[in-house]
Amino acid sequence: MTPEELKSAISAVIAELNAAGLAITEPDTIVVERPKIRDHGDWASNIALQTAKRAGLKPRDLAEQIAERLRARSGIDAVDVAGPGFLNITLAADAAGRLAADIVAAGESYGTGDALSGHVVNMEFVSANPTGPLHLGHTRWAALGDAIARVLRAAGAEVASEYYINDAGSQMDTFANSVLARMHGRAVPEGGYPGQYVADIAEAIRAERPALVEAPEDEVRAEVRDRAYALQMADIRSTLQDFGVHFDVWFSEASLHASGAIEKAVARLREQGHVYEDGGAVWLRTTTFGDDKDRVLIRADGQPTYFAADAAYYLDKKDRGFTEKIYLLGADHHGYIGRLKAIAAAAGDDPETNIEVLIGQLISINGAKLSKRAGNIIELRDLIDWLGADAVRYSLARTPADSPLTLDPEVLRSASNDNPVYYVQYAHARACSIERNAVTAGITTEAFDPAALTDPTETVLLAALADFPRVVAQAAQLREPHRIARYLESVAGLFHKWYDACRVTPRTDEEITSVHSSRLMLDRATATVLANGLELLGVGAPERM
RNA sequence: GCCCCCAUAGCUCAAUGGAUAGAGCAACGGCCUUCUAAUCCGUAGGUUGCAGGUUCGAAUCCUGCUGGGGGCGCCA
Repeated sequence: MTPEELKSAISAVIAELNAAGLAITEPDTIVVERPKIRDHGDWASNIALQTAKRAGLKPRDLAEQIAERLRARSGIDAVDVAGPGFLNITLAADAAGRLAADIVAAGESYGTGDALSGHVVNMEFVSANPTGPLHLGHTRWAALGDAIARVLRAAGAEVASEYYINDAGSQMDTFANSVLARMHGRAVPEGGYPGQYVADIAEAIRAERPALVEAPEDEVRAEVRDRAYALQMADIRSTLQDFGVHFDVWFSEASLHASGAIEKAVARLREQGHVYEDGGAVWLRTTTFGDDKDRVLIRADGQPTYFAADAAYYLDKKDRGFTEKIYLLGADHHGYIGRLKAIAAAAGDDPETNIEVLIGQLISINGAKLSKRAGNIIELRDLIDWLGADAVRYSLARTPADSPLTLDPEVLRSASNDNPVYYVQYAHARACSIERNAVTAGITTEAFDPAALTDPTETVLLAALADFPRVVAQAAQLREPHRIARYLESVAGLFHKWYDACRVTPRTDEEITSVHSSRLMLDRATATVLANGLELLGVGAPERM
C-alpha cells in the first residue's frame, strides 16, 4: 500500500464517520509521514489532532474511531493511537520484503520520479570570472549546483545547466594589464591580479609567442588579453571536469554585446514602460518591483552596465523556453535578488515562479574568509589533487546552502573517517563484497522469498530503502540535495547494523536456503540505493575499498 | 542607517509545525579463529542565544532584543 492509497483510505473513513453523524472537516491534504521512531509503525497521521477541535471531539477519542474503521481495511495490519492522538499504522507484513526485488529490478531508475515533470529549468551556477582559477569559494556552488541539477532531473524536470562567462567589462583589461606586467617582469599594477597564476599565464604566453614581449604593449594588449582569457577558461573547464561538474551551456557575456542583444533587451524593456532617462543615463525602474533603488542600464558614456547584460541574458533564457530560471549565488550577491526579480517582472514574467534565486552562505576556513583578492587562496584544483573530488563534493553537498560552513583544513587534510563520505562509500563497497562472496558460494536470488526477511534490522532497512523516492522528490522540490546525503548516511548505518546481525553467505557447514537468497536480494537493493544516491551527488560508488 | 543570512552537545553539523531534538568527531568502556573492524555495541554529553506571542503542539512561524557573517557603485 502506497502513502497515496493510505491517504484515500483515511479520507474514505472520514466520509464514513460523517455519514454516521460526525462533523469532521477534511483538510485539503491529509498528512501521512514516516514516524521518526520505528516502533511507531510504518506510517503515522496527525489527522485526528488537526480535526478534533472543530468536530467538537477530544483528539484521542476521534483517533480511536478512525483507527477502528481503518483496521477493517485490507492491506493494513494494525492501527494504534498514541500520544496526544497520532495514528500509528502498520502495513501488511510481506509487502515490505517484496520491495527488495522491486528495487533490484528497477536498478538505476529506482528513486527517479515525476514530481517535477513538465518543469523546464535553467540552472546557472559558478559563473566565476575568467580572470583567475576556481577557488574554495566557488567550490561549494559547483558541488551544490551540479547536485541540484542532477536531483531535479531525477524528479522528472528538464534541466539545462549554464555557466555565464563574464568575459566583457573592465576586469578583462585589468587582467590583461596584470599579465602584461608579468611578461615584462614588473609587479602587477595597483588593483590588478596578484596571484602566482598570473605569472604562470604570462610565462606560458611568452613561451608560445615570444614576439609579444618585444612589441609595444599597447599594440599587443588585446591579443594578450584574448590569449590569457583562453588559457584561464581552459583551466576552469578542465578543473570542473575533473570535479565531475558538467555544464550544458557556456554562455559568453561578450556574445550579448556583440550580437546587439543588449540594445534589443533595453528596447523590449522600454516597450514595457519600465525604462527612463536621467542624468544622461538609461535606467530601469526596478523599484516598481520591490528593488530598493532603480538601476542603470546604459551609462552616461553610452556603455551598457553589467546589469544590462544580465537583463539581456535573462531575456535570452526566457526566449529559449525555460519556465524556471534558477540562480545560485553567494551571500555576497544577495543584493542582486531584488534587481534580478525586477528584470523578470519587467520582462512580463512572474517573479514568484519564473525566477528563483538561491543564496548560499560563504565558506570560511580556519577563520579566514576566502576572496579572490586575498593572497592566500585555496584553489579547487589543489583541493581535488589533495583530497579527491569525491570527498570534497560530498562534504559540500551534505550541508544546506544557507548555513555558514567552516571547514577545518586539518580535518580535510587528514581525509580520515571524520569524513562521512567514507562511511557511505564503504557501505557500498561492503555490499559489493558480500555479493561477490555470495555468488562464489553459489547463491542466487531465484529463491527470493519476501517473507524470509524477518530480522528487525531487515525490517528497518527495508523501510528506509522504501523512502528513497520520497527523499529524492523532496530534495528536488526544496532544492536541498543535502537531504540525500543525510539519507544515505542513515541507510549506510542501517546496512552496517544488518551486516552485523545477518549473514548472507552461509557458513561452511550450513545449507543454502531461501533466507540466503533473500538476503542477497536485500544486499543488492541496498547497493542500488547507495549507488543511485551517490550518483545524484556526483560522488563515486566504489566496488572495492 | 537600511537589507539578507545565521545562532542547536566540547567541535563540525542535522531535524515537512509533531511524539523522548539527532549524527559524526573528540572522551570513556566493550566485540575480530565466521561474508571488509573504514564496521558494530555501550556510557557520557542540551534551558535549541534571550524575552514575549500565535496553537492541540514551536528548534522550526510572528515581534523585539543580544551576538556573528554578508551586502547596500553610472565596478564587474
